[in-house]
This record gives sequence, C-alpha cells and structure tokens, in this order.
Amino acid sequence: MQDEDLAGVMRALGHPVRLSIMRMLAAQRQNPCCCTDVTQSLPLAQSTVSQHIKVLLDAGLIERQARGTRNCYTLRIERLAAVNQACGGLFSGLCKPTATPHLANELA
Amino acid sequence: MQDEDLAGVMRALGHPVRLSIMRMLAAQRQNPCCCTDVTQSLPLAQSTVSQHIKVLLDAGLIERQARGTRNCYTLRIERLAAVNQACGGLFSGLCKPTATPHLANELA
DNA sequence: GCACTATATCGGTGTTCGACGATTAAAGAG
DNA sequence: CTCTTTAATCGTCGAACACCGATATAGTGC
Repeated sequence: MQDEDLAGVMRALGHPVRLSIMRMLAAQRQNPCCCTDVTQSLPLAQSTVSQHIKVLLDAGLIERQARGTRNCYTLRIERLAAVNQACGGLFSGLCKPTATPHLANELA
Repeated sequence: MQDEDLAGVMRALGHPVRLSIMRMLAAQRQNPCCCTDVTQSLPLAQSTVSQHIKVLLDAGLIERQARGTRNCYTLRIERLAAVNQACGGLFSGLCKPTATPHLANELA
C-alpha cells in the first residue's frame, strides 16, 4: 500500500464524525444503515452526513448498495484489513529499535 | 484513547510528507534529525517543513530536544504504541463479524 | 403522471490547510 | 558585540474542508 493511499485513508478517518459512522456501520452489519439512519443518530444535517459518507466512499472504506428507495452502506472488510496491515506495518516500522533503511527492507 | 484524539492523530498522519518525516525520524533514531536535515531530503521550503513538524508535535507524535544551536526531533515511542493499539482496536472492532456495542465493550 | 421518500448535489459561508518568502529569535563562533 | 546558523513564526494566497439550507434526482406506490 502506497504512502499516498495510506495518507488518504488516514485523512478520511481523521474526523470524529466519520469514525462514528464507521463504527455504526460495523455495529449494524446485519441490516445495513442508510443515510437517514446515520443522520438520525448524529446532530448534523442530512447533507453534511451525506458528504461525510462520500469521503468514506472515495477513500474506498465503504461501499454503497441501492436497496429499494434507499442506499445502504457497508464496510469494505478486505480494504479495512489491508489498511489495518498497512497501519501495523507503519507503526512497527516506526517503533522498531534500529530501523535503518536496509534493515527496514529485510523486515518488510 | 478517545475518538477525538485518535482522529487528531489520524489527521496528523494523513499527509504523505508527514509520513515521510516520521519514517525518516525512525530511521535516524541514533543521531536524531534536525529541521534542516529533513528539509534537505524533501522538495519543500524550510518554513513548510517546520509547519509539518509542528503538526506532528501538536499531535504528540514527536518531541523536540534543543541540542546546541539546532533542534532535534525524536519519535514518542510510547505514544506511537498507544496509537498503534488504538488503531488495532479500531480495525478489529470494525472487522469483527458481530460487533454490537456491548460485545465491543467486552473485547476492548 | 403524481405524490412521497430518500439522498445526492449545488451554492454559500466561514475555517483550516499547504505552500511560500520574509522576518524574527536564539545559540555559537569569531 | 557582531556575524552566522538554525529554526520558529508571520503574512499571504489559493485550495480544501465542514457545515448548512435548498434544489435536483431517482425509485415506490398509487
């Protein structure tokens, strides 16, 4: 995963409202939430929530499924797993005691 | 770790240049980098690099140590470990098959 | 076709970001 | 004390963000 992509995902997750939305979608995995559901649990206008959802969509973290008259959103688990791995790699790389470039390579 | 704090850290890390700076500081842990060192390895003005460093400082991810006429920066490892843990918790919470609120609590 | 619901998008506003050059501040060297 | 180095800060500018209300779009049911 490229730094550019990882940074983009981090920025997408770098807002408390969007973290809340992600957690809510995770909690309601069985019967996915639509935009109205999310809006009703947040003190924000519908248009604002829709924009936050778009940010998460653009970052590839969630996906939309048209379901009748409403759009349901679900987490993209494989993508999240990849991000998780990239984050783990980042932090372990940062925290490793002697992370000189060539050593970093052999451990990557 | 609160969502607000986690989101702040994510946003701080949500820029390719800042990821580069973090990796560079990790690689040069033995003899810490100063602002000039970082500037010389990036195609950016000194003031711009200084501002990126300030963002990382404000997020608590790095710390400054005055060393003679220059300021050296080092990673705050304990903090990074906490962030790593929070990220791991976030992603595992998101990816868990049935992450209802009370179950999420008992696993946190 | 018409009303209704759900939601994406548009336009506007105020704030923050990312970048720069220029200036200031502070420590060392002479 | 002055000169140099280092780096933080200031002022500016355009772009992006966060929020809102209002408008458009699209599917459902009649």
